[in-house]
Amino acid sequence: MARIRSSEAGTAGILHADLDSFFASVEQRDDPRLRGRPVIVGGGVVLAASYEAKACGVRSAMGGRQAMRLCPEALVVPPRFSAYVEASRRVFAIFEDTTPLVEGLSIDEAFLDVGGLLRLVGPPEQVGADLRRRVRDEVGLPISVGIARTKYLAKVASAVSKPDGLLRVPPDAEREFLHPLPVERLWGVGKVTAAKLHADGIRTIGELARREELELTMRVGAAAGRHLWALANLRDPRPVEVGRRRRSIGSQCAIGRAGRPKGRDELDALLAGLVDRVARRLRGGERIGRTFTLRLRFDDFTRATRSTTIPHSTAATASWLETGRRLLEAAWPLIEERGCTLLGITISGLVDAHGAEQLELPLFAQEAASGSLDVALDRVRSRYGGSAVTRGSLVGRRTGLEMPTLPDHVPPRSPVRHAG
DNA sequence: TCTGGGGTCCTAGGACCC
DNA sequence: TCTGGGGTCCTAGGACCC
Repeated sequence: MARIRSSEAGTAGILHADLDSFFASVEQRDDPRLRGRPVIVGGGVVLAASYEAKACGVRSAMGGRQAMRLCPEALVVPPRFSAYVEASRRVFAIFEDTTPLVEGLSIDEAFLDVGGLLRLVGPPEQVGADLRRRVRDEVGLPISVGIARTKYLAKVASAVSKPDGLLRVPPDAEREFLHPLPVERLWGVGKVTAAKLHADGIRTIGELARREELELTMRVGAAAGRHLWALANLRDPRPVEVGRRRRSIGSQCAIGRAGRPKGRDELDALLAGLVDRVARRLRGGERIGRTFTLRLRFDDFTRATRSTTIPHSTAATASWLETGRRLLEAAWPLIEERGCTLLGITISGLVDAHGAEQLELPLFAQEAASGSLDVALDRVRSRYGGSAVTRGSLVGRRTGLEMPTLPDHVPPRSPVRHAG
């Protein structure tokens, strides 16, 4: 399916919807004894905390012991992922019922382009209020909504409105809303970047906005610098994108340290389990991949990855297991020396298992015959997303086909308009 | 404070090609 | 033979997000 971009509809109202403390809210919904009380989902690590637990300072990704020290009266429940997937599915059904222009970001949040609903339903605030009421009534969960002219502002607005709130940032109030906020609120500023910015005396988004873009790119890198500077200056032209596809699928498994070294057989069995799980998911989604990455975490919690790219995309368990075993074997000296506390795999470079050939190659042949390989590549990428399809896979490595029509001279990359 | 599982995107260097 | 520029692909690592 071709991706639809909201710019094609010529709209400007973006809504960000974000379920509050999602896992914990589902637990409180399903067990009345948990309502109104501090709830922690998870064990060794906090996966989610209810607002009552957050009030004590508990945060997700926090160690379980620290969380219990902060909030001794908290009730700890194990995660029930199937319940969360089901709840998410029902909430997304309400999103889709509101507008077809939905871009899911994760299990519990999405962007909706609601600018075009003005005549049908009403202004974005009305759409947001209706959405919140439906999610509350039909799924039993609190959800926060932010509305603004851009994706980023909508996302910040929903975060500021939490818990269980709705906030619209009018176009003429964007600067006064955004600029006093700390730089940590910028999408893409984590611990490392925040420290760099602080060292330069930048603490608020407004302070960052007033710096030179070039100065920022020197400090945090070209892409990040441009990105942060644009967001801080209220520039975010990214449209809501429908039908984005996953670019990689992975699985990992933490291994207790406990001082005992892991044997080769033990790790091999673990690897086989991971490969089986990921390969099943690939086949379930009718996708195939080309690059296998082995992830290792050592006793001191440092990490390493080893990856390899195979000539032909596949979703076959046996071939991926063989690839995984080769990488694990090569990494064995490292594992013996430094211990292993996590084993993970990721398969990336995903493309559609079926349909890819039928769609891509005629398209490619047609464009190549008319003289532009890059235009063909861009067409295919706009269908399948980003760089999932490479020049190499088009030329035939993946399909085993040769391209006799490949022109001698490949013209320079020409600008491509995605949206008609 | 000892740390889960699922992802995304960017950078940098080397091999290789024209 | 030497030198240069421009580009792709692959690998490894890292930051960040939920």
